[in-house]
Amino acid sequence: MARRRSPDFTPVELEIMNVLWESGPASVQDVQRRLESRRAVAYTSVQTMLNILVRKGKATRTLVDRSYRYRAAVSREKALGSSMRDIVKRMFGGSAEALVMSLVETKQLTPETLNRLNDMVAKERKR
Amino acid sequence: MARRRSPDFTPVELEIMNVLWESGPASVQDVQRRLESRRAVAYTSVQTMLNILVRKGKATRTLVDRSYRYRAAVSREKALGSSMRDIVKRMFGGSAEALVMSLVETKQLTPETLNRLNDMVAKERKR
DNA sequence: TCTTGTCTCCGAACGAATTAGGAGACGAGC
DNA sequence: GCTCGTCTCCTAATTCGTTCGGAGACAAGA
Repeated sequence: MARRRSPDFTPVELEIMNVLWESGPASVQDVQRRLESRRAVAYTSVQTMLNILVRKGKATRTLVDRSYRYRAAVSREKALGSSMRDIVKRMFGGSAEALVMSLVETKQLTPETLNRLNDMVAKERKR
Repeated sequence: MARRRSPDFTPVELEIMNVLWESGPASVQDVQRRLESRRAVAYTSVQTMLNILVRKGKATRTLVDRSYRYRAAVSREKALGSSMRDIVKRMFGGSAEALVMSLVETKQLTPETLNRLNDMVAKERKR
């Protein structure tokens, strides 16, 4: 028997979604160029991943001229929110609070920044 | 070609590590029983995963009587911290701040809780 | 027309993740 | 001694994630 597939994004899928979120509609070439600045990856590999994303409903594509333009079908906010929900559940027993504390304890989030965030949210909330 | 293996925990590995972190030294049976309350899983499957964790250095085992007792070799804090570091980098471009904002925006973390966390951290910091 | 450059589609290849079965060892109880 | 239950080790099977190569289509330029 084998594993059940994860509901959210795999590492490479996420990498590509980030390009789509940042660049808007992009051709395979566009995406490849953006990725290439970080690491080498074949044109067809990018294409395969893009098509998988389309098959999974995470992206759409439209034929323009002779090639496709791909664009994200889910918003970055929704996608990240749902991924985080999964992570919070799996790693912190559903407690987002525990997650934030973990960030502070491992020095990924300073008390100052936390304080600034708190102010920002509180202000936003007054409106 | 294939994918590079992830540095952190896979879903099932994490599930088992959680048992080890919570229960301390445990036999295969112990772990199986703890998992079984959530889902059915064969004795040998648990054993395989435990041995993989040992091979990866994430757990150790010692022979007691006629069976092995497994225990976590890395602390929960360290493991979660390192996993979160990876996630922050991959999903939020390295900004833990953006992650927290995402939690608030998707209503996984309320402003009240954030405020409480902030107070707690600030108090802790004074000492 | 022939060559070249892009694209798309199809599917091979291979590792990693996950699940589990079978064989063998060994002590306890009949 | 024989059977049973429990454990360990080894290996198969299956799916997913990821990376590409090859074939075919088609337009533009020599």
